[in-house]
Amino acid sequence: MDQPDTDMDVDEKDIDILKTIADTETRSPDRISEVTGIPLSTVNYRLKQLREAEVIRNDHYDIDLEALGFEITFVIQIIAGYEEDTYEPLGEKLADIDGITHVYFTAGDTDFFVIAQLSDPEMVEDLITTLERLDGVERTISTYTISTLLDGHEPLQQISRETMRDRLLD
Amino acid sequence: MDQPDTDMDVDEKDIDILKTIADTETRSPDRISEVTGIPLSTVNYRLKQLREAEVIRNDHYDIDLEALGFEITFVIQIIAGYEEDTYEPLGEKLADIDGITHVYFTAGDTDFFVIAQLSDPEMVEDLITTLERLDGVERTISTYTISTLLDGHEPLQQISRETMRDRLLD
DNA sequence: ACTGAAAGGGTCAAAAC
DNA sequence: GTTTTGACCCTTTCAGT
Repeated sequence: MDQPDTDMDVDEKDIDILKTIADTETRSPDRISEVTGIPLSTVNYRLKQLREAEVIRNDHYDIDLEALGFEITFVIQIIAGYEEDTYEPLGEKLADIDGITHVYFTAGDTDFFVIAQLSDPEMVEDLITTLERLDGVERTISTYTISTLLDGHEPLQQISRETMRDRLLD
Repeated sequence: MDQPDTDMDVDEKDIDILKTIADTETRSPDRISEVTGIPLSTVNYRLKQLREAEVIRNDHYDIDLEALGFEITFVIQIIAGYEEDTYEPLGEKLADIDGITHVYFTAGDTDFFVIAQLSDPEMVEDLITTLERLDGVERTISTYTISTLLDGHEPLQQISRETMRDRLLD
């Protein structure tokens, strides 16, 4: 994941705007202005800055793969072989595989945690087979997800205003 | 996660529209129409249907917590106690904790896989302490993420057009 | 499934505070 | 650095085919 060189400096107004976006699930500058009491033009001005700092990456549609028919979720742990320089390319290969939506390269016994969303048992089988055959993969542990309680699609809902203030101000 | 009663019935045009949204990272009906060659009015018509089927949940901003200052990611496995009816409420409690962005209730030795995004070591400590103290939590395994190669923010990019056709048509 | 037209908001730039 | 204004453009909706 690319990230900006330095973190954004945010203030109370930015936090208000960001929390309103997350909590009311809107992107209408008009509504944000209504809810926060910040003038519309200022909302636009701040939004522009937040976009420049890449805190807001894009305005886009929130697609629900589950509703589309990819209802099976797996958490897969991947233990890789020893070679130092196989991690990077292996991570990229993982990120390219159909159905894999998240790839975390981690410290510890497990080298990668991967999340996949699949449509049917056949697609599950295909994925596991593909993974086992990948160069550098030593072992995989696949865990079936009974239910997804929180899927990270609105991440700012998951951080309270107080935490944002405590951790981001000054 | 709520989900619609039945899956959406999609056809080639819907797949074209959805893939264009994901690949070009646009939500402009105008651009979608341009890229796919489907008349603007039809694009609008299909988009409305996709919204009604909740495949498209919302148009929203894509917020990058990392860019905001929550740069530390952990994958946390949670092993719960024995009682049957503690899972549901425990899952909900997990989803409410500050910094936790994903919660998967899983089959197997680990009961929950959780992903958290945090700002600093103090927030990490707070989270682990909170988790260990939760009723029903027997043990936690926290894994530090060295780098996030794919964060699921544009899930449809992760499914090829061929797979969509194979798995969703008929 | 597609068209055309009308209405409502969003966006951008210039300028004032 | 923030706010106002106004003009332009795109999206959305609806009645009609």
